Parts: sequence; structure tokens; C-alpha cells
Amino acid sequence: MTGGYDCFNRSKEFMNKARSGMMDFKKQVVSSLQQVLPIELTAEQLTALLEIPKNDQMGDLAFPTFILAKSLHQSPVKIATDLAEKIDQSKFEKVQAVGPYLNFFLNKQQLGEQILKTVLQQQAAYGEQDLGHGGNVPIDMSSPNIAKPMSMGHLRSTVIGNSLAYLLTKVNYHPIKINHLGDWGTQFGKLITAYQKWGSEAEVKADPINKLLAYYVRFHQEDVDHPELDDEARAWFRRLEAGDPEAIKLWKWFREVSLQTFMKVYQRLHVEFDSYNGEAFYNDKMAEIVEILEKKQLLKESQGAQIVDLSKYDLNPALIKKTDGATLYITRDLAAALYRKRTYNFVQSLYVVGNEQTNHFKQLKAVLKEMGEDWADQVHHIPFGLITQGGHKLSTRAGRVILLEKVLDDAVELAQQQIEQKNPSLKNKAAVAEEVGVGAVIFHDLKNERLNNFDFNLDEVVRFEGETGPYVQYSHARAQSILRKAQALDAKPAAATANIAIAPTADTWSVLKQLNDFPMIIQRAVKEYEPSVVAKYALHLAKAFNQYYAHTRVLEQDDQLTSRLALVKSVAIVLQEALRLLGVAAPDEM
RNA sequence: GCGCUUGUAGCUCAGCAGGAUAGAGCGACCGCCUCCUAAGCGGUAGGUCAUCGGUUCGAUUCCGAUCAAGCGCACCA
Repeated sequence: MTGGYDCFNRSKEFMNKARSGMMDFKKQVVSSLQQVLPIELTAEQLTALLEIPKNDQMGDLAFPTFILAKSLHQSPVKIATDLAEKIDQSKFEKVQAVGPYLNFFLNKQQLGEQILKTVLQQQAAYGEQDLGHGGNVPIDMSSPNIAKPMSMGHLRSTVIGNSLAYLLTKVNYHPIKINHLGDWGTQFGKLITAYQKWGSEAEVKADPINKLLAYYVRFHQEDVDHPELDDEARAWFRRLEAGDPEAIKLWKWFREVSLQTFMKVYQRLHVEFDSYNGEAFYNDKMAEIVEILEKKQLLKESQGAQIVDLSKYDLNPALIKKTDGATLYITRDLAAALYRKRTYNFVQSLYVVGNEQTNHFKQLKAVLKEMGEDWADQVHHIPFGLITQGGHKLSTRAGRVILLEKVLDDAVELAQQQIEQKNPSLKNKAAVAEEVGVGAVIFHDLKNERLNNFDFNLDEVVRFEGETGPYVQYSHARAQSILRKAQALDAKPAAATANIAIAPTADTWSVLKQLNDFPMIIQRAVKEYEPSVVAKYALHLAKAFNQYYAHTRVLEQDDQLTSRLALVKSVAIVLQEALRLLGVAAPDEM
């Protein structure tokens, strides 16, 4: 099988390490349990059995006693009660039997100090770990089509890929962001035809993408009544492929002005690429693929076309060459896959491409396997759900697009209004509005599981209240604000080396536990290729922090002031880092 | 017809290798700015976890079937 399976194979080992954050907490519980358990259980077994209660009143870790019931011939409740009596309580705040569970309440004071010291000492590096050993990971992402506007669909690929790149870097992989531009294909024949008939240089210069799109849409409208347009378009594309100077000149120009327009959006999103090698780049690299396939006798003729039979993978045949001899999408992707392996010698190769192309990537991997490329399993499709509008699939040809730039503009304008209303004296209003508006759009796209489809709703995308990017940004800004005010009072957060003593209230502890989870969250996000894990985490931490400072006055002159500031500082560090990993800015004031 | 994905509160979604009364946000209703930015905090109301089976001491979670939705299913990418 292909698809996501190979990423699960390593999940066991991965998760064992992934729990390293909480693992330290578990160790104590495990060793205490081992001393009193009437039957032998390994540390691994016990660690796996421990769970985190959903309710704070039930402690920090719980040991369910069901599995002991059979071998001990006792009720789980009795076992829990007995264990509670025998266990060495001195290492914990409290160990309590509740029904069939043995609930452990950790030493909040001591662990809290440890957590804060770790964060303060490591700063932005908190959560880093070496899972990748510097291995290269090309990420195929964004990939807009020349002469077409970037839509919300491209946004998904762009921001998911971008966040994955940050996450991979955090765990010591070396991502290579590749913008596989849609810069080749028969549509260029159409575009050139349309431009020659209805276009002008001045128009295109003034508003490249929109004008080129308009020509393209008009082509498809007129084409219904004038099928001869198709012949012209085909002719132009042939000239382009043959290297006809006029065709090449137009193609280069279209590509250039399109890319310039894309760059403006990428700058707003703060996304940079390591490569813009698109489809055209592989034009001269497909012959080799066909040769290899022929040499290995994988190519078969079927209905006039050249195919690779994939029936043993339960897949449709891969169509390598059309009846007219032209190559196809998968041929190009095979060339790209091979090129990337040779160029980057990757340990994984990712494709952040919509869910609807799942089959294509299964075929791609299957053909690579047939070719004997043992790295085929390092190729992962990272699919994401479809964005619809009013329940309909978006379609460039039908003119049904959601323009990304428009969405960003709307979001920034709303942010602008909010600032005028809520914080009119703010400096750099325009810059902050840009960070908040754009941040809201990015965060909205990343907060839910990749594969969820969603129907586009502008009001929802630019919402700033509740579970949104601005909510997290706001929480971070509040933390920064407190730290600034502390400076004015000549108070500083406790240093990582100082004593930190903080009253372990429920609000405090819930923040501390969140802080402690961060490294594990990163592991999970990487393992699942799922930025939403980080987004959800950022929301939880922000919520915990908001609850904390709503009920605790930080800037109170007492002996815990520096410790409370240490907590605030730690939260600021981790929130900022979580937002960074999502590609969202964290303004100090808003 | 076959394959993939999804089905949890009015809406949008969490629920991490099965476990204790199923959680958020939005919307609705009610409170909180002489108090570190109310983009916030607190509270109330709201759920046969699509349906039916199976595995298990225990299933929203795993397996199977059914139903529903979305997306694919060779000469577009």
C-alpha cells in the first residue's frame, strides 16, 4: 500500500520519544508504582498505561487498575485502594484512589520551577530536538498557475507547506521549499491565441494576472461557438514546444509578470522559496524517464497510449504518453521526483497538494517502485481538504475564484478598524494591522485538520474573537505589555538560574502544564504533518494564560513578583514561537 | 459501480497508541472595565458522538456493514 501508511510504521518509536516532555513526570510515577505492584510490569508497559485525566480534580496522571483485576482476582477499585495505601506518597503532592483509578497529583511547586527554568534558559530554542539529523526534505508547495490568480486553494498549500518547513527545521530536518509553478501546458497555446486576438501589452502591464485571466476566460467562452480556436491554440502550443521565438517571448513575459504578482502575495505572507523550478523546468528531463521505463520494459501500449500497468497495486494504469506521443502530468512528476532525489538526496520528499490528487500520488509512488527506486517510500503526499464556496468547487474557468489578495485586504482593513476603535494611540498602526489581518487569515487556514473541507466564509476568516489568530496574538501582546510595565517598575523576571517560587494555583498550574507540553506538541505536529496541532496548542496556551492573568495580578510588589514575571515571560516566549512555527507574526502591541 | 476522505451541541470544530460525568469557539441569554489593552474573563442553555453489528472488563475512539456528503476513477494539471 501507499499513501499515509509508511508514516505510521515509525509512529511507535516516534511517540515514545514524543512523550519526552511529559515523560519526566511519568518516570517518577512509574518507579513508584513498580515498587508496590504485586506483579511485574516493565517501565515501558507502565508508561503506556498511564493516562492524563481529563479533569484537573482527578490529578495530573492516572493509573487505571483494570488490567490487574484478572490476574489478581480482585476488583479494580480494591486494587486502587490498596495501591494508594502502599505507595510512597512523599514524592507527590497527593496520591489518591478514586474508583478504579489511582490518581497522582504532582509536586506543582517543584515541577513548575523546573519547567520555567527550562523555558527561560532555552528561550526560542525551547522545543527543539534532533529527529532529522539535518536530512534534506524538499517540499512541493504553493505551485500557482501562471496567468491565473492565486486563490484560497493556493493559500492552503502555501501556508501548510511553510509551517511544515518551520516545524521540520525545529526538529533538525533541512526543508527545501519548492514552488512547482504551473508554467507549462496546452493552456499557454490558448493564452497566446487569446492575447493575440483580444489583448494588448499595455493592459497586461497595468494588471497582469487579471487581464491574462480575462483573456483565458474569454477564450473558453468563444471557443464554444468557434471550435477552430482550439486548433489555433494547439498550433501555438506546438510552436512554443518547438522553441518558436515569438511564442517563447510571450511565454517568458507571461511567466515573469505573473511571478511578480505572486511575489507580492508571498511577501505579505512572509513566505520564501528555495526553488521556482516549475513544470517547464522538466521539459528536457522527461525523455530519460520514458527511456528508463522502456529499458525496464514497464511501458505497454494500450488504446494507442503508453502506460505502466499498476494493477498489482490496485491502481489504474499510469498514462505516460498520450496517443499523439505527448507526455503527461505523471511523466513530469516522475522526472521531478528523480531530479529532486539526485539534487537533494532527500530523506523525505513532501507534496502539499489537494486531497483530490491522492490517486495521482499513489500512482507516482507505485511507478517509482516499479522502476526499482527504493526511495519511493520516502515520498509523501500531504493532502488537504477542498475549499468550496456556497457548496461549489472553485473553478478558474467558470470565473468562480476567491482572490487571495482580496481576502488579505479585507482582513487587514478590518484589523485597521479594530485598532482605531480599541487602541487608537498605538504606534505603527498600519504595520500591526497588516500583521493581525494576515495572521488571522493564515491562522484560520491552519487551525483545523488539513483534510477537513471548508466552505469559504469571509466573516469567519476575518474574525478576531474566540479561537482565532488575533486571540493568540492578543494574549502574547498582553504578556509583553506586562513585561514592559514591569521594567518601568524596575522589576525583572526571575533568571533561569534563580529560585522560582510560584503559588501553585489551578490557573498557574494549567499554564505550566501547557508550557511543558510544547516539545511533545512539536513532535506530534511533525509526525502527522499537521500544523493544526500547533495552532490548537497556541489557542490552549493563550486561553490558559488569559485565565491566569484575569484572576491573578502579576505586578503586585511581593516576594513572588519575579516568579510570576518568569511565568509571563515563558508564556510570551512559547506563544511567539508557536506563532512563528505557523508563519504568523507576534506583534508586541496591538 | 470502484477507490479515497469525512459524519461529535443551531453553526465551525477538539477529543493525541480505547478508559472515570463527551469539550472549545461562534451564535443565544445573563454578569464583569474606580483593577497589568473588554481582540479579554465568568456563568446559563444546548449532544441517542450518522445507524446497526463485532472485538473488549470498558468503544466517540479499533474492526465490519449500512446510510449520507465531498473528491477521484487513462490521453487536463
